[in-house]
Amino acid sequence: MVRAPCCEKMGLKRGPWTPEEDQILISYVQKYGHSNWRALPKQAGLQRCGKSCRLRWVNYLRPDIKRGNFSEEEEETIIKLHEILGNRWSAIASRLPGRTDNEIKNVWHTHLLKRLKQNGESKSQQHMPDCHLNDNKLSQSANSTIPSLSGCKSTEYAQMSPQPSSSDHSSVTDTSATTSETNNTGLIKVENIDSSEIYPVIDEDFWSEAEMVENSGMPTSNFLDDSQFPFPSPDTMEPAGCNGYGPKVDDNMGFWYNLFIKSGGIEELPVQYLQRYNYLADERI
DNA sequence: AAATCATCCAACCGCTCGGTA
DNA sequence: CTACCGAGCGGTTGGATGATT
Repeated sequence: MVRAPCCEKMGLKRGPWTPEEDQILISYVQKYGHSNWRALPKQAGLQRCGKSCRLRWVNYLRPDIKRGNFSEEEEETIIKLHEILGNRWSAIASRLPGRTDNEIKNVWHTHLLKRLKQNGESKSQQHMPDCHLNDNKLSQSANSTIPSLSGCKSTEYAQMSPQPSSSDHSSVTDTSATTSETNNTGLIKVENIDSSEIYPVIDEDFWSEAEMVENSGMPTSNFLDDSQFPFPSPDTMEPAGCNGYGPKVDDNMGFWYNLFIKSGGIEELPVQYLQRYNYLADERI
């Protein structure tokens, strides 16, 4: 399908915005709103395309924009969310009030990535391709796969002992072979899991979401008390964007998305959830 | 002081998706 | 069902600025 250009480039200004243009745009949006970006510049008397106006408004002129440097807390949040969401900047931005996707993207590339590398902390990058839960682009492409967090295939699910031992995690079976750590709450460090040791052959009928919570060893209150988390409750989680780029809650994977958020990211994911995730992931391949 | 290099970030580009005629 | 439009997304670019030589 041949698409018309997003804007008529002839005669339209590009490049940095002047204070006068900013003022015109602000006044117009405050007065009439921005129901139609394409028509807006003409109606407002701006020699810009609608796309440019929208970008300027969303990334710079919006009244709720928080300017200035990112706090340590914000940076940590970005790092954590990036582990979970990958490069879905708008989804990350939706968790950081006052910050734009563009801003977060810039901070990530200019500061955080550098910092992680300096710390020898390439974890985020290593995880990146493996943790794009509900990545619509992936799920919609012909050769889409929901990546396995541990890299293990469904055929590799091995029997898991009720209390996984942390003593034998160093065995290497394949490229996905990793090590793991557990704590007394049933949470597991997903960083390096030897999948062949940890994942049992799953009887599909065994698992239901309720049973998973019950069997996870994780205090159920963690899933019920939203006040502990700076995120919406799973039941109210909405896609960040109408075009499907947001953390879409679809079939079972929405549950996993929310679970990852609630459990503090993949590093604190209960092993039972992880194996169930991988099981579902393989089902969708 | 001038030249060069590195960094930052606003803005642009191409693409996808939902809505609609 | 198809074609198209408009909005929004992530990736990339390029000018401005600061640091270094």
